[in-house]
Amino acid sequence: MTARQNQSHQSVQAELLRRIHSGEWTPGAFIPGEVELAAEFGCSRTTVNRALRQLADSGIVERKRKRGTRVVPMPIARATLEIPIIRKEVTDRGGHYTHSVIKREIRTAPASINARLQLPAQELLHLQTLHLSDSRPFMFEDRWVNVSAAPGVEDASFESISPNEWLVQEVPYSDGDISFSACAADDSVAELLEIRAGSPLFLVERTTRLYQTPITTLKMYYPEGFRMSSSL
Amino acid sequence: MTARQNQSHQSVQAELLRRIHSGEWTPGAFIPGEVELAAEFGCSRTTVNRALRQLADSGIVERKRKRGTRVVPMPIARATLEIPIIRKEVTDRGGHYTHSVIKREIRTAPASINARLQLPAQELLHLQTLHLSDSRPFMFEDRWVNVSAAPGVEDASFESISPNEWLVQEVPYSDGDISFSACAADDSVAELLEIRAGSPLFLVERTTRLYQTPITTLKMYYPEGFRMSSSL
DNA sequence: TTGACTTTTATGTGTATACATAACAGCATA
DNA sequence: TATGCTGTTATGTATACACATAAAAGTCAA
Repeated sequence: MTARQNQSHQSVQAELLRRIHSGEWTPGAFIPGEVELAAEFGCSRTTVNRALRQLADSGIVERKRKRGTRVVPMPIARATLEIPIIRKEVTDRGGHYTHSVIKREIRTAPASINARLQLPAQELLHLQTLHLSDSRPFMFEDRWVNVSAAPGVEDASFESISPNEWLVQEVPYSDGDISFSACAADDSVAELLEIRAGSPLFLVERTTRLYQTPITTLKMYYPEGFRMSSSL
Repeated sequence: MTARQNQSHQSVQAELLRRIHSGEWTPGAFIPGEVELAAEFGCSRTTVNRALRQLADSGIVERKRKRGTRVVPMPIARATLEIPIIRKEVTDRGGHYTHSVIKREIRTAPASINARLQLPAQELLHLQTLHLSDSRPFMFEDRWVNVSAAPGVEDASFESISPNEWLVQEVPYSDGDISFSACAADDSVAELLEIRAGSPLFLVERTTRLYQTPITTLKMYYPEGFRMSSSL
């Protein structure tokens, strides 16, 4: 109970983490209140509060008013994936990035796409883009764009800048969802990616919105060998 | 420039976000300093600071001392994946969870495993577990455990509790890394998962450590159809 | 022009204080 | 017994203030 001075929220957080990792505070156990910890560490409650808040943000502890703070009973690992624009993904891996738009048409979208965008049946811009690293296929992108939510997209030239990057720069989004899975390459995708039909693909599906308004939904097909990494 | 009173950091953050999304502040542009914003919003600098800090944490803005705060020039989407223990993954999807340990032996690990664990060649515990949902294969897990870092693992019975869950409960970890990719099922995995050899699999590779000490590394093979979802 | 200083500035962080609010416990009343 | 009204308590948040610190900009002498 040695009261130290000038504890930073970082050192407090580190000590709290140590106690959790050492098993001193086990999953499910309630930990002392902010006031008590502040007294023990010889710092203000504000500092302890910030440390605990950050631990709660990262899912290590749970906090509830009046109840107190406890170590999360059944730990759920969280991995934060950073998903840059494709060009950056390629150049970060040391490749030379190019792209080519395979298909660009305005047509009535299939029901599955309207469902993904939560839109009534209507005309959407359908774009298919092949992204290349050092002239070799890197990823195939199949995208549908809600034209009315992306003004200018019909007139945009996607020669020097890919649809991916154009949208990121021109049409900000506020939220969306993303999912990852594996699938087999069908004939057309296999041909574009220059792999055998049936080969495993890493599939990323993504839909973005700007305050309720659906903007775009897309599937990105990465050939075998592609990895998405993160730390825990 | 109407100075409002009692702005919460949340409302300040919402307004800052609105300006970014509306294009009022474009990617790469510097935004006013904390003092100026505090004056505009009629709140203290502390409140603006917190709002900006949270935006920085979520990757919306970049902050540097003296330089100021600016909207991230090339936005990087971040997806936070929550990775629960397998049993929860199965029950959350409405399945009845069971598991069966296929292999359990102590042997000298292959070089690739030692490399993943950053350990010199030594004896490790090799565990293979099949996880089932409603008696049908859900995921196959191939795991190596650093016995000296997981006391008691040699004596643990993995009948009622899977190695996955045993380790999570008994051996806390402080950090690790995880990667996601797609691969084709080889003969033995295909047989266990009751799918055709060559079928696409969703592969999660994970290594955990406790303060530098490697604990375990594993590969988890999910058959086609499995999805990992998150919001942006 | 260069390099070693000082100043300025915006963010980073800690403290003391105050009040808000959710949730629980206990008591009182119908 | 059910219901409503207290407190009480722990976290949540806003404020004013102070000082730390990184980095840019300016100053000045060799």
